[in-house]
Amino acid sequence: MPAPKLPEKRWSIDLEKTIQEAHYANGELYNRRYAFRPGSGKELFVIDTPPPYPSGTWHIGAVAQYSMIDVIARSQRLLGKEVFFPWGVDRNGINIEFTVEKNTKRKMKTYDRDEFLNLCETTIEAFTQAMRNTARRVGLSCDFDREYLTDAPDYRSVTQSIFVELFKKGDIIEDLRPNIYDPVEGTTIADAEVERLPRKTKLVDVRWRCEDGEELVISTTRPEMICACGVVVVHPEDERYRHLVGKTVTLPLQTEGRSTKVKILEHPSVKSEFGSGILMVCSFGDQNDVAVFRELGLNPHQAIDLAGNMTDIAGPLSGMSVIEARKEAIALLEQQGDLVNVVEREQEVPVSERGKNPVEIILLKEWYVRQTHIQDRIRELIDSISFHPPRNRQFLLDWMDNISIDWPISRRRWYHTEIPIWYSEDETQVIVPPSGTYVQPWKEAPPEGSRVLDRATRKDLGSFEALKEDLGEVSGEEKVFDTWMDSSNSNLFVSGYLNHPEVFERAFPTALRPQGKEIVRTWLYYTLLKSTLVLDKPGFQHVWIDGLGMDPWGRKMSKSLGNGIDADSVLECGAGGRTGSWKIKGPDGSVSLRANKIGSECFRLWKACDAQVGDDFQINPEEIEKKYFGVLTKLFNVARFASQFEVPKTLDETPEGLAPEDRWILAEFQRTMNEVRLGWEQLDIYTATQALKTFGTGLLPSHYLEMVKSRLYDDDQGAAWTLHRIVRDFMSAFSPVCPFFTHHISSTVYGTSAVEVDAFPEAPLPDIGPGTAEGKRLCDLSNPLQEFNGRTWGAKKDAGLSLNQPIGGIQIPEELSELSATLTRMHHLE
RNA sequence: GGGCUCGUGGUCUAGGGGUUAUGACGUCGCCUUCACAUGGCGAAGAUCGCCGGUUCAAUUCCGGCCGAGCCCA
Repeated sequence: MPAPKLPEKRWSIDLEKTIQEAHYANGELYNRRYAFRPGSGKELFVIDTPPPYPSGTWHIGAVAQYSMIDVIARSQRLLGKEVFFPWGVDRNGINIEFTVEKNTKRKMKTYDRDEFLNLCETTIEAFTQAMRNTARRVGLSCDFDREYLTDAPDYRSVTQSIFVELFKKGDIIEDLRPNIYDPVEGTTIADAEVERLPRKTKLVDVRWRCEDGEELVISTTRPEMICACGVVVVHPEDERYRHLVGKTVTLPLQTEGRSTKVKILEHPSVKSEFGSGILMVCSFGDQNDVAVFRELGLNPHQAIDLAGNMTDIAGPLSGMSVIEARKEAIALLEQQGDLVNVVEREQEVPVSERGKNPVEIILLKEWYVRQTHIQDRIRELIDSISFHPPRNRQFLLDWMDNISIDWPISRRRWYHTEIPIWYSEDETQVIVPPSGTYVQPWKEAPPEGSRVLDRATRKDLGSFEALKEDLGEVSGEEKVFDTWMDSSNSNLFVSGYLNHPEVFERAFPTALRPQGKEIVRTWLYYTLLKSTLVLDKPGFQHVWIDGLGMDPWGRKMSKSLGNGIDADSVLECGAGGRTGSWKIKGPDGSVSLRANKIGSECFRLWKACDAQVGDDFQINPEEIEKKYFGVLTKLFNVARFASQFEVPKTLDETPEGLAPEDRWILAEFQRTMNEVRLGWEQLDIYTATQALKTFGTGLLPSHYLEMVKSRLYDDDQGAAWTLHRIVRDFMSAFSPVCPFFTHHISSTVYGTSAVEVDAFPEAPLPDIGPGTAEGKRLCDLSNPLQEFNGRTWGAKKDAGLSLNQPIGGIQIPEELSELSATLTRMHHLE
């Protein structure tokens, strides 16, 4: 008997690391396996991978999700598709600006803009490298040579070109609208950057007078905003104030350049139990004010300027800071005798996340993508997209139901894509660059090929070169885009939009958008919005939405909770004798978790068969190891056992005269493989992996192997052929989940790598395939067979016999009569 | 506070209007068994979150509540 071709006694993390390093070291071989070759003639399958944002560590939940995207990429290759699995890195945004500010203890706007951008780029590059390493450690088969960075000119030029196109079409507009603004940092900020802090504030009751002399009391924490009051409202069901509705009241403080009277109306947003139950609505004290102004169609007043000071309309308060103005307003009201009462109270004040500065809502001229007019069309288009799991489509539809305003896309930050536009001296004309050019208007003049448009009508007036003289001094836009403006064309970019039109034609709608459910309302929605506005097409064929990685108790992992688990330590756990240990905070104090070996193969196997896509999943390294490392060991040993028998030369030709047990296991195998193929086709990782695991750790080793052992030792060709055919094809079908594991086994035993297989293995015996009567009959033997084997093993145990000792008095059931010869030999029945 | 999703043995999970509710891990008992003790065999363990409704029948469908999560206020 020859020695096993697999010399290692078991699968190990060190073996995994060696194989993995070799896998990535040979660039030519790597590209032959995984690079995108649009000219191959195969059907294209482009994946719009989520470009991770480098911030130091990569969240283990995101890495787990990413490894499943890799499973999809590899399974589609296995099904014969030409897969583009791009590797992109999202590097634009406020995070890296904050990191640089923190590292250098200097605020962005104290820097020269170019100098600051260079600092950001250097800093993010270091983080990016760490991410590239983790990507390889978890086994991603991305086309790393085509790495794209969202802060690189080729990516940013696509964002800018789309902006110009949509601007020309009228889908992007400029407007003066309320925005959240941090007066200390001097920038608009996103909703996501606002947090609430409890502060002590004074709630003052102020006396107002109606035209007819009736007095009423309004409670407010912001008396300085009286000058921006547009309307006074009461709740429609508040009996106390019904008679006031329709009357006019006079502002209790002096103002400048506006009417001193406002109407009293009703509005359901009023909290009747708060203060007096009458509300003054100012532009803009808070988000509710914004909503009421919009609903009632009122004209806002600008009470606060960009420096955070009161404007002229504040009359005696103008020029003061908001805080000073508030004190002065209270003093003035007291002098007038209109201050009825003052109470100190705790209030949640919205502040900017970083500076903890109270934010103001002020009117600013910003850029917007129009979206409310196109919702119905987006809905129509997304009808044709398959969602995985289907129920997660609802996240998107629900979000779309809530959309009532346009998308503000301009920011007063720096490390983002610039808004590509210049203004003529009189501001009536604008200059936009030609498609495909990346521009930085804050420091550059319009490039050759730029066009001049009328700012209001967007009519093309001619080329910049021709009209240059008439434009006066041209000034470049200083603002930049919201980062979602970049992220929302990732699918267009990876599918070849603008850069590779011949690929784009075949690749769009992009085959797959895989992502987490927490960014459905941003990344997914904005992408679909863009696809609709730019191309009037659905952005994707499939959208695959996974849940979030949670801690072992089902809580979100966060720095503040202290329950984070580092992805690299899980993947490296076991390598070079490293033991994984994690001290994390559980609900009842600190908990220590330990694992001796995990690595990429075990980690991927766990994620593939422990949770259905779309559900949140708990990450417990101890459990990952306990539940799944044994599966790898089992499968490895099956292959190792098989590898001691010579591989038949004609593995692809089914021999004649297979024994009944060979036909039985092949029928079961074909049934399994059919389920696996369907799973891969339907992006159903869970079902495919479960089917493989169940077969590979159950029927195959425990029953078939035991039945044919003696035949194998006797050099039976049919048994050897059956076992090798199954092991080889099993490794191919399993390679998407555990690429290095299956690569090692298949290339060692069969001389061909499972990761290079580009057609799903064919069934060796179609006449006993799933759906055939004979196939069903053979599979129906499995239950009685397992029962019989179990019973016989049990009987030996009860009789105190070892398994290779003979036993008498055991009857083989009638239904298993065709297997009686092999069962008699297997159990040594007398 | 609002919308949505989820809630199955200690843990994770399958399933689905109808005979004893799937599997895995863990636990317990037994077994060195010649590929694998990182193994094998067996046992215990679930009123399918709670309360109502529809139905001949509900864990499965509907409503409410409670709990968890996401997103938004």
